[in-house]
Amino acid sequence: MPAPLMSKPDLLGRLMDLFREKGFDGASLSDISESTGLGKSSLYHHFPNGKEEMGLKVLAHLEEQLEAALFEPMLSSDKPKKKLDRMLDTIDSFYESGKKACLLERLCASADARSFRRPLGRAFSRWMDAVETLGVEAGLPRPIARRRAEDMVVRIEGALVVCAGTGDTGVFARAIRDLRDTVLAPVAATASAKSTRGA
Amino acid sequence: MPAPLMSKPDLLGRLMDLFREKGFDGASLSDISESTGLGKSSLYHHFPNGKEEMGLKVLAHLEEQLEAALFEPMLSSDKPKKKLDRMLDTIDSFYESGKKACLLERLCASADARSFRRPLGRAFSRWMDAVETLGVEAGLPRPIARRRAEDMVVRIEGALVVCAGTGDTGVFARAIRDLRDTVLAPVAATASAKSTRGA
DNA sequence: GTCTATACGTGGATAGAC
DNA sequence: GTCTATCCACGTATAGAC
Repeated sequence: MPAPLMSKPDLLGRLMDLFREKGFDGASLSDISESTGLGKSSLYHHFPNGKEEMGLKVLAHLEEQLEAALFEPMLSSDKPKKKLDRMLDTIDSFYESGKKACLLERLCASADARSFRRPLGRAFSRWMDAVETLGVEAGLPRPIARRRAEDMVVRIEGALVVCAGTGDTGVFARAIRDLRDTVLAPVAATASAKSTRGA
Repeated sequence: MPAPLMSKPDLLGRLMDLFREKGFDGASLSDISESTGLGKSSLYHHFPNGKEEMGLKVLAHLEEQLEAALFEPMLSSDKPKKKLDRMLDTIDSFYESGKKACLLERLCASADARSFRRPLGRAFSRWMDAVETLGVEAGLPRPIARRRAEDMVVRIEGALVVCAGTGDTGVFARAIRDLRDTVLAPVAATASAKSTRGA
């Protein structure tokens, strides 16, 4: 029996890159075979249920990375603002400043998104939970922290879509920059002083 | 020669619905044939260059709708805030409060997004231009109006992605509600009074 | 302008040797 | 655990009649 050509994490990493680049539907088994260096049969050895299982395993793999990237930094004793900055740095590098797509979005848009719905919902929730926790730690009332967390994820996903559509990665850069100032910003005392975003 | 079964605008409307529902890659010619009631050969009569041409024509059709939906309301003599509200009402109904996906996003994510890049960029730009114009009319400095317009489109696209991923259409509702208050909000005098968004 | 029938590639998936 | 060879369904696209 030949030795493995690639470790499981490496394999999942390749798959994630490919799915992000071509989309889940857009990545054919031939593409996958080529980019991993494994024959189709080998792929079915690792993922007996075929392509759908690849999607699920890659998604699970991403969830682990999310834990590491979003929750671990929060265990430090740094100030919340510092943690937020590190989180956004990680995100910025993960998406290569807007040049690479989001796996979650690609799976949402796939033909059999049904199979991915549960883990997708979990991943989005976990992500927002992490940011919400950070907001609470920074002194925000929980409902507001939740709202801000949701808004952060929304704006990152949206910026990636608009970047892809316009080719202007400045959109992503501006979104990230803005989030650094707004996510943990204290709630203004007066309701009349509306947002300064855009300045 | 048999009479046409469907007018061109109707046909394009069906195609748009289908692409939004299943994605551009996810909608096969068989799907298209079934949902339009036309045989494959008839489809090639209308779109000699095949599926790609369908995408382009549907995109052009959407651009016309954008003009009507975004620019026409602006010709009225209503206050900017009122126009913004009407614009957001239109958007809310077009996306059925977050239940339906965005054609632009589906085309961005398609395998041959390359062919759609130019018109996609144009469509996003036109959309932002309309909102920017409204902001300027409302008294915002142009750079800020531009920034707000970009943010609006980003948040709508992002909200649609997160809705699709979590199944929670509340995300879209909250985004729209928030945009009503923030897009045209006057720029706060002091830089110290940060965003109140999330309240 | 629509149809039926068909061509041809490629998609996902499997069998079985090594 | 990997390979070669192969299967079948479905994808896009075309031919030609009415």
